[in-house]
Formats: sequence, structure tokens, C-alpha cells
Amino acid sequence: MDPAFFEKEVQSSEIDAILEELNLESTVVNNGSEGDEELNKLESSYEAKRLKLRKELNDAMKKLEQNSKAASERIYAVLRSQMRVRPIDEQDFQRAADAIRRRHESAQFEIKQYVANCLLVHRRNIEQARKKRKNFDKDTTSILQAYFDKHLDHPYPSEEHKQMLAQQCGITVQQVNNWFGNQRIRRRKQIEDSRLQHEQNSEMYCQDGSNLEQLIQPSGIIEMPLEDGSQQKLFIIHPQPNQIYYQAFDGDMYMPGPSNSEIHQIYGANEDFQQ
DNA sequence: GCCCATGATTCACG
DNA sequence: CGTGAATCATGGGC
Repeated sequence: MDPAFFEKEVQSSEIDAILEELNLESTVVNNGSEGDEELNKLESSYEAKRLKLRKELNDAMKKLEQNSKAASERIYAVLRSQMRVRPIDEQDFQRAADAIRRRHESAQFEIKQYVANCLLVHRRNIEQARKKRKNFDKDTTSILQAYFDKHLDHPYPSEEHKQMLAQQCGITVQQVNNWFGNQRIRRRKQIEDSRLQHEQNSEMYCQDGSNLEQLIQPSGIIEMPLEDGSQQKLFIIHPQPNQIYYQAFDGDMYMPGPSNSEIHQIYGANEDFQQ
């Protein structure tokens, strides 16, 4: 598991919601003997950690309570003793009480934040184990797709870019790796399958009559949305490192695809990462 | 319930 | 170590 995934601090607004889980009787959802060993073990270990954290939180709060009480008693004693040498009014007591209350509250917050953080980490583990696989949501895939399509000539994001993508998508770097790995292979396969299909209806020539075999291997394939809602496959051709053009396949003939600028109107709108 | 897309896992390679 | 390739396992649409 990617540690960075857990590193972000718990938002203060979430803390109480997270801590509520500590008050539950039990979080074990497994209804008895069913389920796999691995999950049961995880669940009981999570339950143990949860109970431990609950006790820790309780103890810390009690201790803090006592400390604050003792502190305010000390302050009051000091103030009372000073009354003999200087005038001390109700406001002085009030200020002292406020100061102690503020310290008390900030300490309380820190404890809660710490416990909530611990709990969250453990909860993520158990959640991960419970639901085995979940498809990424639409936003996530479109972000990844956009990056991939923009770097078709070299769809290998750097470590930095992987982290940015992960953060942007709300997934782990490992998941970004998986996605790009799968994507590279499956796109290549897609291209290969398309070529094979085309080769099957043997006589295929470009507009100028030249044979397919002379064509440069496409380095990528994208699906361009058409006005009628359907999608058209476009092959990406890199004749030279800095050159790019697109080829569409229409019936049994390769046609020049849309120009690069047209493509960019469709795909290029989203901001790019700096290379 | 089937089927394919898709995320994850595993292993080999350089 | 990062990647490619094969494979597994699940999700989700029909």
C-alpha cells in the first residue's frame, strides 16, 4: 500500500464523524462463520485496534480533564493569594478561566485528531479488503485518458506525474501504474486487432493507391466522438518525432483524418502537465 | 446469467 | 525496479 495515500491529515470537520465509530458496539459486519479467513482476521484485528483507540481516547480525555481542573485550581489559588497584595477582580478570574479553557480545547482537538487519524488508516485497510475491486469513477478515467491521449507517443508518466495524477484522481500511485500498464497493452492490442481485421478483407489501399504495407505503424489509436454520437477510430501516425497526423479507416480505405488542430480542439482543451 | 470491460496480481526480462 | 504480457477476479450492462 502506498503510504502517501494515508498521509493527508484528517480534516477537522471530519474528526467527530470519524470518532463516532468508536462508540459503536461492534463494527464486524461478517455475520458469523461465512467469508474468507483473511478478511475475518483483518476484521478482528481492526476491532481490537478500534477498542484500544477508544480506551486511549477516553483515558486521554479523563487525564486532560484532571489536568485542566488542577491547573485552574492552581491559578485560582495564586490569584486569591495575590488578592492580598493587589486588587483582583472578577475579570481576572474570567481571563484565567478562559486561558485554561482554550488550552484545554486545543489539547482536546489534538488528541481527537490523532485518534481519528489512526482510526482512518485502519479503516482504509479494512475497506480495501472488503470490497475487492471497484471501477474508477468517470472523472478518474477521463483524467487518466486525457493524459494518456496527450502523451500517446510516450505514455510513460514520470514519477512526479504519476503522483499528480494519483492525487488528482483520488487513487494511489500503484493504481496509476496499474492503469497505465493495462492501458498501454490494451491499446496496442486494440491497434493490432484493427489491423488484423482490415488485413482480412485483403485489398486495401490508401487513397493514392499505395499498399497498406507501406504505411507507417500507428503509434496509437483514439476514439473520436462524431456528431451522431458514435465513435470513430483514428490511428495516430508519427512519421517523424515531432510530426503527427491521424488516419481514419472508412470502409476499406484509409482516409486522411482530421488535422492536428481539429484534434486538439476536441482533446486539447484540458490543461496539460508541463513536460 | 452471460459476457466483456476493467482493475489487480503475478512472473519474466533487461 | 519499471515494464510487458498473461492471467485472475470482479463489476456492470444487456
